[in-house]
This record gives sequence, structure tokens and C-alpha cells, in this order.
Amino acid sequence: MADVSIKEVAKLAGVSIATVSRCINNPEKVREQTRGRVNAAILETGYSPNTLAQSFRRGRTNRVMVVLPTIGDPFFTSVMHGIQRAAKAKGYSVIIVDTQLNTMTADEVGAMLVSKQTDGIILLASTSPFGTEILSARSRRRLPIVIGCETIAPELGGLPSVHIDNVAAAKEATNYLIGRGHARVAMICGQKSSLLTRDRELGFREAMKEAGLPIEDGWVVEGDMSLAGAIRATRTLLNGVNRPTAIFCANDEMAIGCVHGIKAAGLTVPGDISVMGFDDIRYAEVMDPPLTTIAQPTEEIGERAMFRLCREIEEREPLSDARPEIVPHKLIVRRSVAAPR
Amino acid sequence: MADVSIKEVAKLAGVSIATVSRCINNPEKVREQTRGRVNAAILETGYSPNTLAQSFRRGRTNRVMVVLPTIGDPFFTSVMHGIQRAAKAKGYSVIIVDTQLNTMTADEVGAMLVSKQTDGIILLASTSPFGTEILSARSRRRLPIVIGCETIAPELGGLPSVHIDNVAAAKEATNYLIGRGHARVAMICGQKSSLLTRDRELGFREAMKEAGLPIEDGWVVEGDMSLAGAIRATRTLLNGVNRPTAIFCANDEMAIGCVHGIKAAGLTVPGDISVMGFDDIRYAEVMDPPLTTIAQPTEEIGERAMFRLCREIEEREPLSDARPEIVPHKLIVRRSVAAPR
DNA sequence: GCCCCTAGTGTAAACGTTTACACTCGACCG
DNA sequence: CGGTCGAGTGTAAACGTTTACACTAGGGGC
Repeated sequence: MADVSIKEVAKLAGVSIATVSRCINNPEKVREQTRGRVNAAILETGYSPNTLAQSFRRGRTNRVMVVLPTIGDPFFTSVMHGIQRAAKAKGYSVIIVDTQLNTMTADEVGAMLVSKQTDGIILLASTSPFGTEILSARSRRRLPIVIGCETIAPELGGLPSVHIDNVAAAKEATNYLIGRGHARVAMICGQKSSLLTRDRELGFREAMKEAGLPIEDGWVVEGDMSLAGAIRATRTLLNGVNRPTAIFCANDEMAIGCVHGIKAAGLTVPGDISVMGFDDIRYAEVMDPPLTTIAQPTEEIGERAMFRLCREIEEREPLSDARPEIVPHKLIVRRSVAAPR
Repeated sequence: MADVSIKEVAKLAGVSIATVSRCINNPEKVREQTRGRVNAAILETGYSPNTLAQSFRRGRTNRVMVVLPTIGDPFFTSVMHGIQRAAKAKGYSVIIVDTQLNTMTADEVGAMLVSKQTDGIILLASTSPFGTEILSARSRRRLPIVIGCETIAPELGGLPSVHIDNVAAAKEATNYLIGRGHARVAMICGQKSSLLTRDRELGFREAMKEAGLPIEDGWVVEGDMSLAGAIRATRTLLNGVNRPTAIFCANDEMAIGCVHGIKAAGLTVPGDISVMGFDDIRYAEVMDPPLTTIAQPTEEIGERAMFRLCREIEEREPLSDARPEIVPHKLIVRRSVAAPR
């Protein structure tokens, strides 16, 4: 059956296309009897509106886009749940795009942002690689954007965002290690280009400094937030002359890799080395040993980001209030950290 | 700056809108000098085409949609890579939608499928909950669809698909367990509503039958492809009177949960019980013990599914050839399986 | 000098909707 | 009975593109 447009429905029902349109969008405005004829015609023809034309005409899509660094990262599962729940409540549908760990070119990102195919965007990806793209897109089209989990450099002008206080959380994690008696603690951090990563590193450094503890050369090593990166980083750390007694990883994915690396070297966790993660992904709890980590209120982040985006969409003028919403994190004590021996 | 349309560019450059359009889409058709003026005007106004209008007018979006059961499932990471790579080569962009583990209503799915917002669809989600929706959508609009990893019930008419031979793979996995000396093997399978799951279960049963081994009551227990489901299922299995010496899990996610459950009961893997997974997700290798499992050529699946979809899009008539493309799986031997003692 | 061709450009229709506005027809009010 | 009103419907414009077609000007062949 070929594509059927509103015209054919109108003809079959013996009414004008305006009436058909009204039947669909404002049924209360058409007489019951007419409505019956139209609905019958819709059924008979198998008509369904061309949403492309609708969105084009209406100038809005009722869709939002969420941009994330990679599909298949367990951390985002429940952030997405929060987003979807809020979106449903507000009548939006959600599409996702995957930046392939930010390997997209700035051009590609710009194209996406500008393309008007969605009413707004939630950025879960690291924003720094294309910060200026984002902002110019936003100002040109005044495209509603909010950032979740991450932040954008304030000097870029500020975008609304929802996230935990990464500095404070990392500090708390580090202090927990210190509190258990560790004086020699190393960190596996992410790419320096990500603000989130830099904040976590910052918190670590601050905590160490405040405790008067030195950070030896080579104790802050860059994983790339991946399993493989963390395994490499762990090997480096273990081969160093100054072996730490605890390792703080900037996310759980790397903590998993780190634990694996330690065990592969014939050592135990937390017996020989304690490991601390970040994010509390679902695998953290079922690892061996279960991972001590920082939990984020992921679903809440998603939900608030979506609601914030709605406000942004509904306002005519760009909202001046771009202050980040800070949500609480929580230290989850499990069994990957023990006192050094 | 307000939205700028092609008209304003035309006015500024002193040409007609047709020329501007040509400048963008067929630059070779406009005189160099004119092109210069137009490009300058585009730059000055900050114009970028309204893609909604473009797609509407052209009747194609150059976008495909991939539907998956949940973001955050590590299995899909590299399937997506394959899809994206192929898509890029073919000039398509990719958007993802998440069915929230198939909790979407049939209506919602139907709406998505029919909506004409994409040129085609790759279904990575379990198709069974909305099989008829899919097919009616496909026939109404002759919407190009291909299924990846999964299958659709053949009695529904058949859709092109790309996947491994799940029956054979599950059989091979089971035979490996049997070959190591296990006679008492149980299985944690997925929801019976998924064909993929049923195939894996079928392979298991066939292998056991062919080996002349009994499957005791309660040895085939339904996880729901999730960590939590597998932990519950494992508890059930361990509490039974007839304890198996090996457990075959329908995916790695459940195998991780299963190993956790066994350890939580104070037993060891593979000392007391061997565990076999399926999928070879990235965590399989870094688990303790590393998981023996079946690997799928995920990236290849993604790539082939995308290319197949392109063929489907390019053909005017629905392709009659809906035979599945079967790709090879591979048994990956690691250390979660040992001989029973 | 005439004709034809080509390159470059403009005009206008078309895509499928939504919606402002105009119109008709009864009902109701004074 | 004239006027007003409201409900229901139709007409047509508009959204931002692409593109078939028409037009112009200049060059080349005869």
C-alpha cells in the first residue's frame, strides 16, 4: 500500500483536509458524526500522519536528543531511565546519539546540534572537545541544551547542568582511604581534556595536600576511563619503584581493570593494595571483592536534567540562570579497601 | 540571532533562493563568482539549512535508527561500532532508541516505526513482544528493517537478519562442558518470549539429549538476562536437592551474576561449580575467574546489518530475499570451567 | 546576420501539514 | 422578525526547501 496522505482521507470521508487535521489534533472541534466518518476513512486508508511534515510545519518535534560518549557504558543505564521517565511525563520522546568516545569531529557535532531535528539536547558526553561548537550552536539557534553528569568550562559562558560535586566526592573518597591508614595512595585518572576527570583529580590532590601526604612522581597516571587503559596504568603503577598501598580510580570501569591488573600481578585486593572506584555501576557490587566506591544519584540526575531542559525549551528567551544543579553523592563502603599492612 | 532561512541569504547575496540551494547541493552548477557571493552571505548570516524542511522535501532523511533493549549493555558497544562505521561509509547518520527492556507498549513502537523520521531501522531489541507491529508497519510503508543478533519468528513472514547460529553455539558450549566431564549441567536462560533465548535453550537441550544426559527438574531456570535475575536463579539452583556441577548462562551478564551467587554461597568457581557464559562482553576477560564463553563477531554483525539495510533502502520493491545471514561464533576457553571433582 | 547551443540564473510548483480567517446555518434573544 | 452568536466546516496561506522548466545572454557555426 503506497503512502497515503491526509488528502486521500479527506476525499474518502467527503470532508476537507482541515477537518481531518482537526479530527486528529482537536477532535472536540468537529461534530461527532463527521468525526465518525473521518475515523472510518483513516482506518480504511491506513493513514498515519507524516511526522516529518508535522514537525516541519509546527516548528517543533517533541523530541529531545541525548548525546553520550558510548553506548554500552553501564553507568548510563539508569541516567537514561530517569531521562525517559521525565520525558514521558512531559510528552517528549528521546533519541540517543553516540559520539564514539568523542571521536566525532567538531563539524559532525556542530551539524547535529544545529540540525533542528530535536527541540533540545542533553549532553552526557564529555563536552570539552567541542565546547565552542556547542556554544555557538546554542547562541545561533538558541538551542536548549543541558549538561548531565559533566560540566562545561565556566569561561565558555556556562550552560545549565546537573551533576554531583566531583571535587568534593573525590576528596571524600581519598579521605576515606587516608582514614583507613593509607599514606601512599595513587590515582588513575581519565583524559585531562575532560573537566569531570580534572575535578576528580583535583579532589584527590586537595585531600592529599590537606592531610600533608606526598604524591610521588608517577602516582597520578592517566587511564582513559576504559578497562584496557586502567590495566595498562596499573601495570605502570606496580612496576614503579614506589608502590602505593591504595589506588583511587576515576571510575568503576577502571577500578575493575585495576583490580584485574593487581590480581594478574599475583597480588590481592585489598590485602596488598586497596582499590577505590567511582560511579557505583551495577558490576561494582558483584565484583570480587565488591568495590568500595562513590555512588551518584543517576536516575535523579537524568530526571532533573530532563526537567531542566523542558524549562529551557518552554522559555522564549534563553534562561540567564545557568547555575549547575548539584546533587548529592554518597560513599559506598564495600570490601575493596582495607587498612594497609 | 533569529533563525535565518535561505531567503535572507538570497537577498543578501542578491540572487534567487534557487541559486543558494544549488550552491549548497550542486556547487558546480553555479558560476564561481556567484558562488563566492553566496558563500559570503551564508557566512555572514550564519545560515544553515533547516534539515527538517530538507528531509520533508526530499522524502528521505539519510538517517537510520537502531533500536536496542537498553543503553548500557556492554554487549552492544561494538555492534554499534560496526553499524556506525558502515553508516558513515554510506553517508547515513545513526540515532538510537532504547526500548527500556521492551517495556514500551506496542503503540509506542508502532509510532516509532511508522513515523518516517528515518530511512530504515536496525532492530537489536528482542522482536517478539511486538512482532506484528513491526510487520504491519513494514508492509504499510514498506519500511526497510533488518534485525541484528536476534531473529523474528519465521511464521511472521520473515525479515532480513544477521546473527550467529544460536542453537549451534549453545550446543557447542554445552558440549564443551560435557567434554570436560560434566554430566550434571543446568542452564539459566532468558525470558521465554525471546527467540534468541529459546534458541540457546534449545541448543542446550539438544546437546544434553544427544549425550544421553538427563536434565533434572528445576535445572532450567529463567533469569531475565540481568545480573539480579541470575543471582536469584543461582540461589534457586544451589538450594535444590540435585545440585549441578556446571551452569550454562544464556549471556555473560547472567554468568557474572551466577559466579557472584556461587561465591556468595561459599563455593568456588570452577572448583565446586563451573560456569559458562555467552557473548564475550569486555568484562568476561577481567572477571575472576575469567569467563569461558561464546564470542560473537559483534562488529561484523553491526556492519553487515547496516549494509543489508542499505540494500533494503535502495531497492524500490521490498526484497524478497529475507534469508538470515549467519555469521560464525567462537568458543572462548578461559578459566571458569574445569572438570568436576 | 541568423540560428542553435550552452551556461547560468530565475520563477514557481510541489512536498504534507496546520491554522487564521471566512463562511453557512440554526438557535436564540430582544 | 431582524440581529447576534456559536458551532461546524471549508479555503487558502504558510512553513523552508528542491527542482522542473523557462528565460537570457553570449559564443560559435554556417
